[in-house]
Amino acid sequence: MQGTAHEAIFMNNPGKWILPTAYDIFMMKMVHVRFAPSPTGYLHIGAARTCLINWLFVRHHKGKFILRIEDTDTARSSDKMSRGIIQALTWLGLDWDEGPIFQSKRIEIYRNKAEELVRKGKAYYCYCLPEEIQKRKKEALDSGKNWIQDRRCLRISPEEKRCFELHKKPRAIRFLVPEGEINYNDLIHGHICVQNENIEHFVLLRSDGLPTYHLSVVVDDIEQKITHIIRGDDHISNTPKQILLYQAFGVEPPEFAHQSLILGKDKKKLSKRHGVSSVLQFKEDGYLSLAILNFLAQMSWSPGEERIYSLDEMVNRFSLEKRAKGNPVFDLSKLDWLNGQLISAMTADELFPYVKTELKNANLWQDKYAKEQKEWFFRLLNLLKERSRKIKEFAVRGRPFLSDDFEYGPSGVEKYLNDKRLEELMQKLMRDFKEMQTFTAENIEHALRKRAEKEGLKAAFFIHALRMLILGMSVSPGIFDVVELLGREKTIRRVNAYFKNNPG
RNA sequence: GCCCCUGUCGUCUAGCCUGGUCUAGGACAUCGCCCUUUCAAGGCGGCAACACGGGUUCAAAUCCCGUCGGGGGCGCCA
Repeated sequence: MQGTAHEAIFMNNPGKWILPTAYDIFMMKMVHVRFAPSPTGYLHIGAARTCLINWLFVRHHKGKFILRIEDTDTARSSDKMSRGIIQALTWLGLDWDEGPIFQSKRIEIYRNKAEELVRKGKAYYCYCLPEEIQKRKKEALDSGKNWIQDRRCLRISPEEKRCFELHKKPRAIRFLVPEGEINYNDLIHGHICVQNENIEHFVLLRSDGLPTYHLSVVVDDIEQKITHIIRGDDHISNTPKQILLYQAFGVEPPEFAHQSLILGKDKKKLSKRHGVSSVLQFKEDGYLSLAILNFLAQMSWSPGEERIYSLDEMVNRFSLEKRAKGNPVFDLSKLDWLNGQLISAMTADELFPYVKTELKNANLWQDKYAKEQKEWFFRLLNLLKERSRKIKEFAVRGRPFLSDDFEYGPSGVEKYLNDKRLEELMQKLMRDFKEMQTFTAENIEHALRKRAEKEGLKAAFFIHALRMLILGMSVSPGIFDVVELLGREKTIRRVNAYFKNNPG
C-alpha cells in the first residue's frame, strides 16, 4: 500500500491509485529521509554531496531529516570523527530535525532482530571462521568458479552443530537468501533487477555480537520510518540484500535513489588518495559554504542558468528525476570561479566576518577595523573583493594596507624600480601630492598624469613604480584608489623609506 | 572471473522519455581581441563533443541490438 501510493505521488503514475485512509495520506505525505555517515573519517566532499541531495529532497517535500551516525564498526569509529562530521554539516548549513542517533547505542536491538530472523528460519548460524571462508573463496576463484557463498553451515549435521555449540565455537548469523529475483524501481536509474542466486548469504550479526551494516541500516530505516533512501551508486548492489531484509521483516521497502559517484581525475571513485580534503579543509582554504554547496549540487544536476543559487532556490528547483546518471569528475576550477563570483557579489558587511577570521590567522587583525576604522576597512574590502577568488587572498592582497611588514616582489622591483632617475622623479611626484588640497583618487590621478606630461614620460611609468613602492607588488586594485585609501602620509613615507633603504 | 550501473566539448552539463526546430546549446577552463594602469572583472570572438558498429525510420544524439570504454560491488567495512 505504502509503496504503491508513493509511486503514485512521486513517480507521477496516477494509474496506480488506490484509496488511502486519512492516516495513510498523512504518512504518505510525510517524507522521512536520513543521512547516515560512518565516523571512520572526516566528512569528505562526496559524503557532503550525498547529504546535500538528501537535504534538498527533504526540504523540497517538507519532510523530516534524520541524522544517524553509523558507528557499529567500533574499531574504526571515533567520537572525534562524529564531532567533526557534525561541525562540517553545521558549517555547510545542512540542518536536521532528529538525531544524531548513534547506532552503537542500539546494539541490543539489532541483535534481537537477527535472532528473530533465525527463529523464523530466515537466517542461520554460521560457524565458519572468516579466514576459512576466505580460503575457500580463493580456491573457488582460482579454479575458475564463480564464488557466491558455499552455505556450508546451512547443511551441517545436528551432531556437528551440537559439537560446535558445546565448544562454544564463535558463530555469526547469516541471512538465508531465498530463490527468486529482486526488482525495484530506482528513482534515478529506473528499473533494476537482480537474480537472487547472485546474492551471497551475507552476515547480519558478527560473531562478536555486533551487527553488520545491512542489518542495522534496515532495522533503523524501518524504525525511523524512512520513506526515501538516497545514497551513492556504490550502494546499488547492496539494495537487493536490504530489500530482502525488508521482506523478511514483513515491511514494505522504501523508495531508493542512487546517485552518481564523484570521480577523481584518474576516473576512480574520489577518495583521500586524490588529496581531496575534508569539507572543513575547504573552509580552511578560503571557500564559502554556499560556493561548495552550488558546486556539489551542480554535479549531475542543472538547476537552470549558470550562476550561484541560494539554498532556498535550490530547494525549490530540486528534483531527483532531473539528475544525470553519469559519474562526474572532480575539477576545482569551477569551484574557484563560483567562489570568486560569490565574493564579488557580497557586500563588505557580509564579507567582514570571514575576512576578520582570515586576518586573525595571518596576524593582521586589529580591533580598530571593527570600530573607528570600520568605514576605511570596508572600503578596502570593496576594493579587494573584485579580484579575489578565495577568502585567503584578502590576507595576502590586503597585507600592505594593514601592516608595514611586507616584502617587495623581486621581479616587480627589477621591472619597475630600476630607472636611474626614479628617486628624483618620485620626489617631484611626492611634492605634488603634498601640495594637493584634498587627497582624492581623482586629484591623485590628475596630479600624476600632469607630472608625467611635464617630465615627458608615460603615466604608466609613475603608476607601476608607485604601485611597487607603496605595496611591494605589481598587482593591485586601481592605483589611484589604492593611494587614496592608503593615505597621503603613508604613501609619502613609504616612498621615502624605500629610497632610504635602497640608496642608488 | 561474476553481478549491477553508466557513456554528449579538456571539465560540469542542456537536449534523450514525447525521433525532425541539433550544421548539438550553455558554463568553467583555454586561446585571441576590446577596455585599461597592473591583475582581476566586464564585453566580443575562436578552439572543442553525440564512444563504435549494426538495425528501425522519409528522418536518430534521441528508439532497438551488439561491441568497446568507464565506474561500482562481490568483507564477520559502512
